[in-house]
Amino acid sequence: MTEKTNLADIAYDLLKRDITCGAFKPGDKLLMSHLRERYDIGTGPMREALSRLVAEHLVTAASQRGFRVAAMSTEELHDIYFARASLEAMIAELAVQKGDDSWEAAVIASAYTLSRVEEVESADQMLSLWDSRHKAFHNAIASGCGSNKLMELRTTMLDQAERYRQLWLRRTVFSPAALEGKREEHKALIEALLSRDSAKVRTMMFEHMMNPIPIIEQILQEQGLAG
Amino acid sequence: MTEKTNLADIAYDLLKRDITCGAFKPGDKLLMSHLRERYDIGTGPMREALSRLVAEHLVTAASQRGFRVAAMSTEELHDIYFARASLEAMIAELAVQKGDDSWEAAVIASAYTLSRVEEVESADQMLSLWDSRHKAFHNAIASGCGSNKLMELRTTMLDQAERYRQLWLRRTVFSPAALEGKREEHKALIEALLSRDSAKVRTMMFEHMMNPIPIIEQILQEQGLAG
DNA sequence: TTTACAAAAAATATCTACATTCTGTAATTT
DNA sequence: AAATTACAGAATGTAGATATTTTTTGTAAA
Repeated sequence: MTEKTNLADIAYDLLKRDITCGAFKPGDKLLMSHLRERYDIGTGPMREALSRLVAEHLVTAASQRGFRVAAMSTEELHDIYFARASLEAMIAELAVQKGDDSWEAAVIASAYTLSRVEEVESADQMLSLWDSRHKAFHNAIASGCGSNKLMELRTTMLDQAERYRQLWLRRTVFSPAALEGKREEHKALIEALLSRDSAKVRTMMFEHMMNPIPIIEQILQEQGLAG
Repeated sequence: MTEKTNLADIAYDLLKRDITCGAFKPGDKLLMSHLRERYDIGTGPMREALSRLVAEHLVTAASQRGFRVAAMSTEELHDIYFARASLEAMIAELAVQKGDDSWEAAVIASAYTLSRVEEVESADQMLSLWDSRHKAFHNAIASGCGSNKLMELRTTMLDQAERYRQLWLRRTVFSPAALEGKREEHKALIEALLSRDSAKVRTMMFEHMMNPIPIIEQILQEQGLAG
């Protein structure tokens, strides 16, 4: 069965990836002629993709003045990370209250898979592998909350955090100390989770999500993106 | 200063209003030729508006097969209302913890304004006035949470709930008993809020938001929209 | 007659090319 | 130097071309 998508969807995916991965920098003008050439897609589908990204706050639009990559700032960093941590903490609490045996099993399985990220060819491969498994681990925890809509809200926040998270990722994955720190945090999380102490999981998850902020703030300043 | 908008924005607003107010029913095909005629707007801007509504789950899209008004169902009702209640409860808890004097004042002011909805010309005017003031009241409470992103998530959920909420609204506003019940709930909420008992506010707000579910579920079944 | 299938036609969605409108900049005038 | 005008670049919108889906029609087998 061939996946069926229209050009607008393709443009959306490509552009989103290019923005979160930094191919386009915050504040960059997204010139229609440039985008058309880069992706070989007409203005119609391109505008569709852009307006969707505007709704996600990854792009800003000014009528008759085109589109720009949304700026980054320490204010937004704090706002996004606080909201995301609050939401993720609440979802984790619910998951502990509602999650069944198969949920527990899935969490443990993904934690194990994450712990086994080693011996990879390139550094970049290591990065993307750890990242995807780390995401899968947190996803497994959240899945227990039993609410599709809460999971969607969670995805919304993840998308908005992604550009900031990418900055943090390199520093963490390539620092054995930082990585070991995360490992400890995850271990403690699972322990609390298996003991079904939902209030404890909530506060721990909140802290876990807030931890990266100072590091990201520093990187933002180093790169002159502090806003 | 004249507001500057493009046709896509206008189409978005019109279409969203027509969907939430029921001019288009759940499941209705949104034929491009029909939309173009109704709003006198070309396919380009129309598609932009539609894809934004798809992102908000008010419209569904099937590639090469056009757009439809998203279905309604009791499952979705429960999902949306649970997520919304959880979020609103968390935000209220934060607001109590963080809100300052001017926040308190704004809450009391909007509560007073809401209590004074009487003596209006038409029934429809009564409805829209109570609705907007009721929204303003809850908005005033939530505003204290101090997070733009959480407020945005809140708006997301409100938009998704809107079609279901409209069903509930008529039954509540035109029933003196139901209206009095809401008045009591709001009074109790404010009391807990002023006593700064954030945990209590959280549970009360959760209950307050979950209350309408049975009524809406019944209306859905009466109207054959149960899904 | 009914059903199943195939082919053609109509309706529809999608995309591109071009026309129009708007913005910002550079040149010109006061 | 400030204001005005003209122009180039860019965004937006429309009409029409293309591709896809759905409906209709026709044909043959059950």
